[in-house]
Amino acid sequence: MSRPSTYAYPRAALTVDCVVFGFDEAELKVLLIQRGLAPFKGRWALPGGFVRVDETLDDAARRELAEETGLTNVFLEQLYTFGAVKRDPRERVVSVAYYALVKLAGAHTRAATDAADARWFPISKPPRPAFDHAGILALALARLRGKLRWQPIGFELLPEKFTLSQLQHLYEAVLGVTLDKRNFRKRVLDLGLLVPLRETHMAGAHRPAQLFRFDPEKYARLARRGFHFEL
Amino acid sequence: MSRPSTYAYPRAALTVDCVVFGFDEAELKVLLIQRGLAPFKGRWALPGGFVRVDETLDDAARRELAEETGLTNVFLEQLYTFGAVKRDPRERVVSVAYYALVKLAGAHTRAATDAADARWFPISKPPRPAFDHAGILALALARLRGKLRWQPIGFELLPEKFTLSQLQHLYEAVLGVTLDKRNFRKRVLDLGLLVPLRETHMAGAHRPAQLFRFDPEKYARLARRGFHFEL
DNA sequence: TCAAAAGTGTTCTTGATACACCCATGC
DNA sequence: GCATGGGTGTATCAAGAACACTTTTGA
Repeated sequence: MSRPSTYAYPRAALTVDCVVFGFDEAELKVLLIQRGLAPFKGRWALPGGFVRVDETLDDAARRELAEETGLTNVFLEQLYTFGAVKRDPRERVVSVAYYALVKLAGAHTRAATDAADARWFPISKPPRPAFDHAGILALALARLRGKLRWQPIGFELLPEKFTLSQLQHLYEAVLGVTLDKRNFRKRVLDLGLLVPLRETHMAGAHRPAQLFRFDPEKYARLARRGFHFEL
Repeated sequence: MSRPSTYAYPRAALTVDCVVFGFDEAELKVLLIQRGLAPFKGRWALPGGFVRVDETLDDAARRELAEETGLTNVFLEQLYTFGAVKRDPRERVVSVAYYALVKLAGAHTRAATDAADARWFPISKPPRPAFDHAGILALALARLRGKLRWQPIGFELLPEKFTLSQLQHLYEAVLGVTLDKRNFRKRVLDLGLLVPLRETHMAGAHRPAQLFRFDPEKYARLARRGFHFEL
């Protein structure tokens, strides 16, 4: 802000990159796209691209996500901005990283524009990605793990209607722990943020499970009054 | 990352801005500089400036901090990147915001370069700042409050040697609460991260207080083994 | 001797943990 | 009728909260 007349200086290019997480009832996954162009042609990378001069960073992230993967209406939050000088071999590129959470059930992704392919990888063994994207991925995972227990973001990875077991498996998979069923259910329900539905989830040869939905309005109201979520 | 040959597109300018916090034994303060040039000439703003094409974002933040306030060797952490299209009236400027914590006792700041003045303001009533800096300041304060209890960053705001009362007052001032002396001291000491010194702090007509220092190496060792700080 | 901050333990309350059996369904 | 996951309550333990008086110093 202090050198208002230095516009002739060379400028860094500005990009956004998105770490897209999904959960398939068993494990956490990341969406990567295969690069169709050099550098790192053929390697897997985070979806992302250049920020246009007339769009916000959030807009750029959503646009690139839609263009490269077909995903829209997802939870999206800024993560960190990466500015190492040589992180892109071509020239100076500063990248604002985002992470996204998508409801994997029924989210059909597609490869688009200059991506050769788009694919979900288990978070436990992703391919070695292009650029510094391994570091971005690691940071996003740490952020997700750190936030999951204090913010109601896990619901963004589940379908609208879900069972308590699904929710528990999500927490177990993301945090890498095993949880006691009774204690987990008690804590979750005591929050008062899950609405039991009239429907049940029939799946396989066993007792059908009660379905719930998360009540975001109630959470917003409580949060405004100083309530803080914890699981 | 996906449109590697679009370098002819117009580019946003990239800046860093720093929210510098200090604690003067009574209240939390922010360091602002008075702008010497348009736009917002004469208004108070966060120290910061343009990122050079051959320096990292962290380097740029430290450089601008040194140039504009004379501060070096401070705790500095990236906060958030602000990219609203019209946040600077001149042209598109994306700013990577940082927050810094300085040991105010004995930190002598100076106004420098194109800043007309640099001054500490109480966090409770800062002047209305230039650009979108009020929003940046608010976010930095929220981050500081959010992190103080879970990360040992409060010590960055105190002198090397401090008393438990000073530490308690810091927590009370930043978090806006009052704490029980005995419980606070018990919790702090039970962490095992404070080293009692042989010296005491003589100040005024009362019993002298034991001085402590924080042991960052011990914290680092414990943190690596999964220990997590909480106060 | 007074004022002002430093220092110190115990009780009570609350929330977290551990734990085992019956239920409803499909095959 | 058996295999599979769904659903439920209590007793124990540990951590956090509340609380009041003595000590040391300078003036």
